[in-house]
Amino acid sequence: MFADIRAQLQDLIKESLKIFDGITPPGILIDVPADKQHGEFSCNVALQLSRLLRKNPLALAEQLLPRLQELLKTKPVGVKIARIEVKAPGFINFYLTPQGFCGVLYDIFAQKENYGHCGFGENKKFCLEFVSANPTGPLTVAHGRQAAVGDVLVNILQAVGFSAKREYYVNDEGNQINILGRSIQARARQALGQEVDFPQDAYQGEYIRTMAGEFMRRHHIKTLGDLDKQPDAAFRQFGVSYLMDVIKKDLEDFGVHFDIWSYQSKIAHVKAIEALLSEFRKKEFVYDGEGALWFKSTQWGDDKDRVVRKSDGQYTYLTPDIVYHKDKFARGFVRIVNILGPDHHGYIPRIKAAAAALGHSVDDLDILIVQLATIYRNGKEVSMSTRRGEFISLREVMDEVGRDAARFFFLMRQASAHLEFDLELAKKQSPENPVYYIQYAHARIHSIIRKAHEEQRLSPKTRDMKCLKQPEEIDLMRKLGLLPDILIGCARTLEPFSLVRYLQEVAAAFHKFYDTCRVLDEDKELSSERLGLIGAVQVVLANGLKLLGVSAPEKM
RNA sequence: GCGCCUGUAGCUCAGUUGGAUGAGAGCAACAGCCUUCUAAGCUGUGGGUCGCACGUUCGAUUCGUGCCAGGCGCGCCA
Repeated sequence: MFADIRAQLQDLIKESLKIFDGITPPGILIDVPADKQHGEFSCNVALQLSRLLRKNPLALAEQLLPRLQELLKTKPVGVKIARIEVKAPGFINFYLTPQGFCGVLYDIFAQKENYGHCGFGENKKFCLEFVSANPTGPLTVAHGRQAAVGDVLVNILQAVGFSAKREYYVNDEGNQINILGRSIQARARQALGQEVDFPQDAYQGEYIRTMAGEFMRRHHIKTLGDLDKQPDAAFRQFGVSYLMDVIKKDLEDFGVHFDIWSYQSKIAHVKAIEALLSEFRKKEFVYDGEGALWFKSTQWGDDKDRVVRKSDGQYTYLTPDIVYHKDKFARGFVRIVNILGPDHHGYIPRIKAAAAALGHSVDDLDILIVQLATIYRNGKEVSMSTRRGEFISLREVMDEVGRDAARFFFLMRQASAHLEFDLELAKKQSPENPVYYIQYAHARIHSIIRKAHEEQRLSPKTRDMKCLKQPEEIDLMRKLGLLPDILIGCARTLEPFSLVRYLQEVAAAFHKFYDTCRVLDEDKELSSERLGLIGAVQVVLANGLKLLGVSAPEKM
């Protein structure tokens, strides 16, 4: 709706520029001003022109104004524009009529749960890989935040017309998994009474003991002799499968459903790796040095070249990862987004170099770094260290504050910024807690609509609205019209956070309206139009919350 | 030492392709608003050298450079 009006105004402005012999500056921008005093749409064309014509922008805008007003009368969009004003230093501002605003409501009534959705993404195939935690322990809050960001990002990308998938890459091989196997074995030996030094680099968490017990139960191991018969691989396989079950359950309870589970062992096996390396050797992307094999990542901007095969013949972490990315591209994704923790930012140049070596643009691969969340309890930071087994798991946070609050809090800041997560605040059912502010607006609306229906047999009006003129009503409609733009913005920047902010603003505008305007009024005409308005608010809140994976309760 | 990120109100943070002679919100503090649709709400008050200094221009919290402060990363680890 707003996009539609904007396009028409854009044409109008282009046409008006004929008075300057059709000089058209490159960046004509029709913006939605932050301050409503500056209208619903604002154009910077005069400021742009001033650079080209070397004239005062304000004077240029004044010159354009009469022509614009004249042209407007001949266009259909004319009835939606109340007036055009020029403001220093040269902005041309357009103000909508109440009728113009009501157009937003008609759009929402027509599109309902699809309001905000669009074809912006042209069905392009995106792959978002996130969490991808090694199966060496339960998910932490860091994974939780990455899961929330990735999940919501995919929701939004899909809403604006991308074909986006969620992918989890399971590192079921390599050093960490070997250590996991040894850790389980060592705990099993201890349980059977053997005195073994628990390895320094092993996983220290209590869950390893539980797993060792479960391993022995499943394999009917009663003695050390039984245990000795188990091959090392058995411990690893058991560990991976056990912990992947734990991880999958955590994610499911958190409301995150992956479309694709990729296993390192299936994609990046020795054969595939060697094929890639010989391909790279042919193209001279790798070379021998100091007994190892090096990838020329500096060719694409990395600080130094990287080892892909160590002098002992083992691959580094990077090597199977290149094969994995080759696999992803081969599956037809035009853009690949990997969501990682901040400890991986040094990894970005080399994996981007790999994408380039695979024949893609470095822009086809995006690495999104999601900063850590610091957990506070009673104002004190809770320390975290996976290695020592002291950490707060996603499970604990979910159990303590609930799924809605957990997801919401993880999304409350830009993904690139550190986040403070106060467990006590998230748990509180009080005004300080921002989750409830939005949900409460939704529940309030539901209650009013139900009451109107049950007690007064009053239904919302959805066309030919004439009564909505109060500033609070206009504000609300203005906000509702922004959802499509907000979602496209989130998709562009890969930041779901502005949707959270937007919903808070919509809720605020509603609460303000609620306080000044009575919906169920003596004036039935007004009442039914207001019912229509709040119905539209409910649609926007519900659509937004659905994208966030947060429930929209009807009662609170 | 090199690289990345961050410095905005007492606290937590918005301000995204440079925009509106008054830089916003929430929390905390204080003062009000329920015989009427959910007070998990609303209204008002106080609170700032946008880390510092230059530069680019009609205009800089936004861009550039240099400092200052904090966080993180720099393995033939994953």
